[in-house]
Amino acid sequence: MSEIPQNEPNVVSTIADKICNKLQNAIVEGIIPAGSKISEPALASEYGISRGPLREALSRLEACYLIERKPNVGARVVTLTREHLVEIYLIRESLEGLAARLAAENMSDKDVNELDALLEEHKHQIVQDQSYYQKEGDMDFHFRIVKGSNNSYLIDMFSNDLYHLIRLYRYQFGMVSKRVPRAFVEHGQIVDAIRQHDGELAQFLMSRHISNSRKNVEKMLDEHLAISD
Amino acid sequence: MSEIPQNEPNVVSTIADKICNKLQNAIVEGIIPAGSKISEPALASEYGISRGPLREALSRLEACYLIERKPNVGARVVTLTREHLVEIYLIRESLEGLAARLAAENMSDKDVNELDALLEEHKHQIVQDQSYYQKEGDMDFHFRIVKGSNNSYLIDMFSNDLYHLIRLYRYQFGMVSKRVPRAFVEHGQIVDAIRQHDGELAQFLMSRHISNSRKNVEKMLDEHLAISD
DNA sequence: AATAAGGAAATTGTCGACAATATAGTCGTA
DNA sequence: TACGACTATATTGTCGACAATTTCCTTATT
Repeated sequence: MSEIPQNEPNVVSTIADKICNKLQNAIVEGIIPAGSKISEPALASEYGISRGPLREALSRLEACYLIERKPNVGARVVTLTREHLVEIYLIRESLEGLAARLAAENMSDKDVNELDALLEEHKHQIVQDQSYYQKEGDMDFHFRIVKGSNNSYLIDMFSNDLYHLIRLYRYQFGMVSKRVPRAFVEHGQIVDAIRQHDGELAQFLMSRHISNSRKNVEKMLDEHLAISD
Repeated sequence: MSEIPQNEPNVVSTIADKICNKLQNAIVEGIIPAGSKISEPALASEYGISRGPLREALSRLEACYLIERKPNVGARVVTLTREHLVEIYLIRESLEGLAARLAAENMSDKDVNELDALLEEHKHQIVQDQSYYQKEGDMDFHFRIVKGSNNSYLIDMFSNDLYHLIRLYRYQFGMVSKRVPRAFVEHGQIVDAIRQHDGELAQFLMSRHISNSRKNVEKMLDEHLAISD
């Protein structure tokens, strides 16, 4: 339990593990397009492996909502919809709100200082490259809070399920917004609440932070859809 | 997505599916004891199947937190701890709170009436057999609310992950409490809030309902541990 | 020309065997 | 006797082949 999502290619022993990571990235980046059928023989030969470990990997991709499988028919990459994105945001509001509350109750001063250092780092990066912050930086922050909750199931659900879904939608709907400075401020507020061990406030702020983000995305999607019509 | 947990043995085509269901029940009921090592050859021959579909099933059991696997070492049934049980309850408070809110916003009058009918059913069953209500009946109610949320990820997480964990702990820690009548009243309050489409109230009541349940279980575990010392 | 039935091709599900790794046991030495 | 290295055994990971099912194409009939 409590796997850390491997940004830098971590030491993973088994072929199924490695292929699973590769496929996760391939799906997130759209190399394997959303909605497309997955052919086991084709994929296996493409990666130079047998169907055994590939199927093991597919099984995990299904568990983290990146593909859907039907018995005797096969696997398809999930399709991205506005509705599903909203659903994910709602779950994040709930789950990460809880995470923030628990983090406020559990995190040591040392942990909080590390969080602070991360924010300081982000502050500089924002000036240079907003897009970085919007992608990896934001993720780092949220993941740090979730880890701070010390709830193994929460950590697991976030890093195994939600993490990849968030990346998938960020990557493919990839819209850069003007919310970055505002989001950064909100991050600061959340850290303050955690430092004061004010669980209720941390929960409220985190929930609202993600809710704001959701509303922003919903608005942008509306506009975007309006344009393409 | 959105699998319904199969109480009555549903039509499942593939061997891996069937074996997965059997193993889920075997683990929940303790036929395969908590913490025990799982030998693939032994299990495969016991169920008269090959290791292929068995491994597929194990992969899913890992995804729903019933076993833990280490590469090149093997799988063990998870061990049940007070800490993990509390963690699960905290997540339920959060997630099912959200579910109740969404159910209040989304459920049609017809759905609410069906919920009511379920409660009416439960009212009679309580008189006859409290233990039934505590196990399956309670589960029915909570699952109905989650379905009412209309959030596919929520439905999926509940019926694939949390469902089995809840059953596991209920079965193995299996303690009958005096909370049944109180829990029934709380269920009624939640349905009322949903009927009035009062999302905030439904969320609050559901969260508190599960929180009460958690506190009750914590207390009972303390007493139980005190006895065995 | 459109639809249905039948068969051919391809894909998924399952199996048994082999390779790689970990575990258990044995022997030797301090 | 206790500890460590080495060997043997057992278990997990991977592979290729076969069986079962679906999908696609061809053909025949109305």
